[in-house]
Amino acid sequence: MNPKPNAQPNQSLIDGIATLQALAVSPEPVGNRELARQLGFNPTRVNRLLKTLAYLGIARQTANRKYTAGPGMHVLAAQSLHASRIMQDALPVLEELRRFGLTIALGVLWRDSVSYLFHAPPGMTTTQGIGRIGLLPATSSGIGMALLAQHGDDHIAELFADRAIDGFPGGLPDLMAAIEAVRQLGYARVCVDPVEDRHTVAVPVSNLSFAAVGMSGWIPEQNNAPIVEALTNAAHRIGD
Amino acid sequence: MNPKPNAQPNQSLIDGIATLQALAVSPEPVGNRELARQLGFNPTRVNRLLKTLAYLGIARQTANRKYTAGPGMHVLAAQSLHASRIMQDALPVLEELRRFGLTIALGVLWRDSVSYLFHAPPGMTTTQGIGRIGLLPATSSGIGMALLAQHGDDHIAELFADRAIDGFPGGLPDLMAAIEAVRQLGYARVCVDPVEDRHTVAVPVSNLSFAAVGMSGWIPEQNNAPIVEALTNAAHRIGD
DNA sequence: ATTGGCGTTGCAATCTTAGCGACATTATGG
DNA sequence: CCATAATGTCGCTAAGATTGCAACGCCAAT
Repeated sequence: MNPKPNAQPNQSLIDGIATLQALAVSPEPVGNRELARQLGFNPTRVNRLLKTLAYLGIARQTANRKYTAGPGMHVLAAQSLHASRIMQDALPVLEELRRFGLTIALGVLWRDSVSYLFHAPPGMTTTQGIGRIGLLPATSSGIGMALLAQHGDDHIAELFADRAIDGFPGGLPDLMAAIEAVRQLGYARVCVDPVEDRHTVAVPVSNLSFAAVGMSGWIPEQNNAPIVEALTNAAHRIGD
Repeated sequence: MNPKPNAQPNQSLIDGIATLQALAVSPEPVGNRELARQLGFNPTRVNRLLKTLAYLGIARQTANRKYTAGPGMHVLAAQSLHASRIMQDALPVLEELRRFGLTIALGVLWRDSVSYLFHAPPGMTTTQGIGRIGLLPATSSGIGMALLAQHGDDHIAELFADRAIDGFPGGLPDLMAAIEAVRQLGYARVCVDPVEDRHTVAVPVSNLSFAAVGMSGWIPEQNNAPIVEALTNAAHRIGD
């Protein structure tokens, strides 16, 4: 995330990739006007970007003219997965964490949401945990909070300005206080299910990287320290 | 792969994604001029596209100003992996194939090369086989031949015009004959190591999709039929 | 020193893109 | 069954983003 743009940043590429990502995280086929509303773009522009992605095979039109992932998405997945060596680096480490009998997760931050590379409750085989979950609001996820805390206050304020924030009925000030607490601790601990007393503990993989590891389940306070230590250790081994 | 472009295809997006893919499959950091030669683009253009990708975090500049995958590549991997449900669909099926004691692979075609989503020799754990191998020439790979055979002769001729073809010293006519043989059979069988008598057998996952499954190792003729049947069965189950 | 490569950028001409408006099509609701 | 509103799509022209030459500074090898 280079903060300053270059001489002539290519806006078409920026918006095109934003469109591609919005398409990828959409749980079901979407039309261009809906996607345009999500992205704040002109519908005509989104339509043309989607049609270009369709021409490349990355998008595909369904029977009712909406857009979904196309076969080219496989190619992109293969290439980006290999280029970001994250799976090869992380999977052996994640496998070891499973002995805790908790849900293990590896996720990345995208805008105000978390995409999961891996998410497996106890009992599920490791291979089944891959690419299973698409998007969750960052503010209600341990991984999301751990990653948000790495960004500056201004960036967070911009992301969540003037709207309801998932998990924080009090709005932005509440979120900011929680973020500050995460920064102090060096890890995130959030309650994901008050009735069953389930928590998530998460630590970022490396400074200013997009990824974080987390464990989720019944984690009483006295178990917190060893779990944080195991996660920190895992995060360093995944490294980068 | 929509054969006809739309009203106003966005060339910046097309070239930008080509640049992104070329960056992703590059085994080591590359500079803009080298990438430009690979892609047949203007170096200035590639430089600006790379800088835009760097601004997005997808690319990153090394100390000597070359470009590599950046942290944003993790995000792209997570999103495209989830959107293309291929891993979730394929991994359980691939896991079953491993009982044959051969190398199991799942790959996609990109231009004249194969990117592997999964590639595991016997003995390797399933999770270790994920995203391990980047690129191999399509013409020397069973999966590559199976996928190439799905394209038209003109497309293949265009890909391999006026250059040496890996695995086919005789050039294009030899390749075309081999492709035609694959089409007749409905699967690819190629010799990948003459001295150890190792072969690869591969079948496409679904018509005109980019993916194919393959098995590799010592496969004598009399074992061919059951392996082809197992692969065909697997391909249908992976489906799409 | 010199040469040739590299990444990078300024600049002006150019050609792509933006977005209105229009069209056909498809729900949705009287 | 007709309104009404929403959708996907495209032609058109002004507006402006992009192109690529040329040039710069840098580095490595000669």
